[in-house]
Order: sequence, then structure tokens, then C-alpha cells
Amino acid sequence: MLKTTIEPVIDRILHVAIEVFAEHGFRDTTIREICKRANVNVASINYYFRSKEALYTQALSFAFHEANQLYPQDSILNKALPPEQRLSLFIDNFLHKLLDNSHLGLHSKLITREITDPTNALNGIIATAIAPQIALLQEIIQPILGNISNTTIVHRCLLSIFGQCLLFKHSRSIIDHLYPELIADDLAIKACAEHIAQFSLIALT
Amino acid sequence: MLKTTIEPVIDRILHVAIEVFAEHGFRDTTIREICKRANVNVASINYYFRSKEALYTQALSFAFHEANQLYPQDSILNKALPPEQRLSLFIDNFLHKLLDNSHLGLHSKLITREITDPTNALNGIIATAIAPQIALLQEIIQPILGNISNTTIVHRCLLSIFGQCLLFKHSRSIIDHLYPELIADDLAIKACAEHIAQFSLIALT
DNA sequence: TATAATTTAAAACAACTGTTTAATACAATC
DNA sequence: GATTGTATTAAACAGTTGTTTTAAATTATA
Repeated sequence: MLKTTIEPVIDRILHVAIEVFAEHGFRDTTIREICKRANVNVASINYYFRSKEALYTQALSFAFHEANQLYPQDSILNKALPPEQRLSLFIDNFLHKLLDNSHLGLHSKLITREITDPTNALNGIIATAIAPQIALLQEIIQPILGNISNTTIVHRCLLSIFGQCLLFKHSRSIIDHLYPELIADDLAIKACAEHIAQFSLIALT
Repeated sequence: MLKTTIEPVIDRILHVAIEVFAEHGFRDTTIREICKRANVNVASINYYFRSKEALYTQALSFAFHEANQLYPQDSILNKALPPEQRLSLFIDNFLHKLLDNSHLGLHSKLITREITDPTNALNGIIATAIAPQIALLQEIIQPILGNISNTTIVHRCLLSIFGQCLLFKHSRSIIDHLYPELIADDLAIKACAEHIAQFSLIALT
């Protein structure tokens, strides 16, 4: 039979799975839809992956692996830079990751779904993907806050920044509806990141 | 047959529907689950409401009606108050609405689901429930911003505030996991609202 | 090439979905 | 009390779901 690509079957299934799971969520995704798009038989899912749930978990880690490669955070990790600049870089990187329109955008959509409507995979996601990002931002804003000891305040400030960024993902349907021009292109997104950085920086100091 | 309440059947179905739709979302909710909890026959849904979708739409507006009664915004609407105070009141009211643990909490869960995973009902929701709230907040922060003419900046500031609030709802799974004490009780929520108000107020002026 | 292991395929399975039917029970009206 | 309209029920319907089976095709190994 004619295959559209020479990509190995397992990889093809994983890529398609990310796509479909991101579009419809775990529960509303049918393995038949995945198989149709991947051009494989329904039985392949249970043959190569144990079950639909196992495929989902593997698709998640696969997506993470891809995202980390395509959106490196090298400059952000550079402790020699002033924290204000690192904050700007972090927000810009984070926002672009969230609003990516390419295949990578599916990755963040996948996580967002997992956050708002958790499955058994959530704990793993928090440990491997979310907690490290929070820790990184905390490391950045700590010196800006003047190394205060009250961790609760630090946490609230962390969430203030993450909240401003994540809104664009979680409430995208509303923004697309009411203010579509705000995230129309790369430049607009960059301006939003700039705004969040300034907004937060003023409040933090 | 013994009925647990004297509540009319239609109201009973609507209340249960809000509950179940909030828990599982529209697509993952089965009418059999609703009927079991409401103690009615499966056919009742299609008898009283035209379809599952019609029930969902009606459940949404029913929930809104309830929420508006239980969380009045009278003081916030008072234009005689200084905008800074109105901002604090708005955020406190909004956050408590979002994090309500009682039956009302289901109402916001229902909207949150609709936002992150829209159905055909979304446009109606935006028009009747979301847009008015955004307009109200805009009216409040406009004088704080000094009546600037650049609407894009105003919009970004609006989203900065909404983002900080909505994170507690959208990413509750993570907060419950990492910082459960932040929203442990009413007092903690009030402190969070206070933080968001202060954080935003500093940045706006 | 013969044999074994792996991969693909179509079909069936059993459970569940929203919806409809057709019969019964109930209530109100005359 | 008979008749009408409403309410409730159990059962069936047609479609979809994740998963399994059984057999055929392909590939690797000897």
C-alpha cells in the first residue's frame, strides 16, 4: 500500500495523536480519527501502544520533547543578565510558546487542556514541565522583589505574571472574539509580552 | 413513586444539569447521568427540553440568573466611589465568584469550560455575561489610567487584571497541587484579591 | 528457500451514546 | 364517571466507542 511518508508508523501516530488530542481533548478524541489521519488500521493503536490512555501519555511527553528543542531558553538561564531583562525574555518566550500557530501550538494546547480538565497524566506534567518553569521564574523575580522572606507574597507575584500570560491561551476564544488584533501576528504578540513585562516590573519593585 | 423533593421536575433537572455539565463538560456528560441524579426517566430530557444541547443552553442561562442574584455588584456600580476602591471591590467580587465552593462555584466552572472548550453557546455567553463585565472593569480603570486614548493599551491592562483573576479558576488544578494554602479559605481568597488589586493599581498609575 | 517473528487488515465484540416509540399512569375538565 | 391532555415509564433504536480476535501479509532470520 502507498504510504504518504517514510516516517515510521509509531512516530506518525504520535504526531497525529498530538494534533487530534489537542483539537478535541482526551475524552472526545476517537482512536478511529487518529488512525484515519495517520493512515493506519484501528488495531495499530492497541498494538503499538497498550491503550488509548497510554498513547495519550506518550503523546504528551513527545510533545514536550519537541517544544523544548524548538523554544530553547538558553538566554533566559544566563544568570549574568540583569533580572529585569531575564524577566522580559522569559515572558516573551513563554507567550510565543503559548501562542505558536504552527504544529508547536498544539503542544501548549495539549497542556492547557490537561490543566483545565485533568486526566491521570496531570501529576507527571506538573513535575516534569510546569514546576521547573515556575522555579525558573521565581529565581528571576526573587532579586527584583529584594529577597523578601515571605514566600506567600512571592507565590502571589508568580501567579500574577503567569496569569497575565496564560489568559491568552485559556481565554483565547474570547480574545479572538473581542480583541482579535491584540494577537494578530508576531509583532502584536511581542508587544503584549512587552506590556506584561512592564506591567509586572512596575508592580514588583 | 417517592420523590425526594417537591421541587418541580424541570427545575430539578436544570439544577442537576448544571452540576453534571460543570463536572464533566457538555460532551462528556450523559443524559442518563443527569436523569439518574434527578431521579427521572431518560425520556424526560427530550420531553421537557428538546435535546441535550437545548438543555445545556438553558442550564447556562439558569446558572447566570442564579449567580447574578447571589453575587450582586451594587456597590461596584456606585460611580460616586473612588475608582481605586471600585477596582478592589470588583476584583474581590470576581474572585469570590470564581472560587465559590458552594453550588455557585459550578456556575463559573460551567463558563470556564465554555471558554476553554467552546460549544455553539459561546457567542451568547460572551454577549450576555462576559462583555458586560469587561465593560464594567473598563469603566473603572479608565480614570485611573488618566483617560488615555490608546484603546489597545486599555485592552491590554484589562486583560492583565482579568488574567490574574482567571488563573485561579483555569489553573486551579495546579494551584491546588502546588500552593493549596493560597486559596484555602475565604480569608486567603480575600488576601489574593487584595494582592491583585494592589499589584494592578501600582502598574496602572 | 524455509521458518519464524512482526506487522497490517477486516471484522466482530460488548458497552455506551442521544433519541424515539408506544404503552401506561395520572390529572384536570366536562 | 367518561374523556381529554399531560406526565412517566420501559424498551427499543441506530450509531459510536475502545478493544479484541483471527487471519493474512510482510519482513527478518536461519
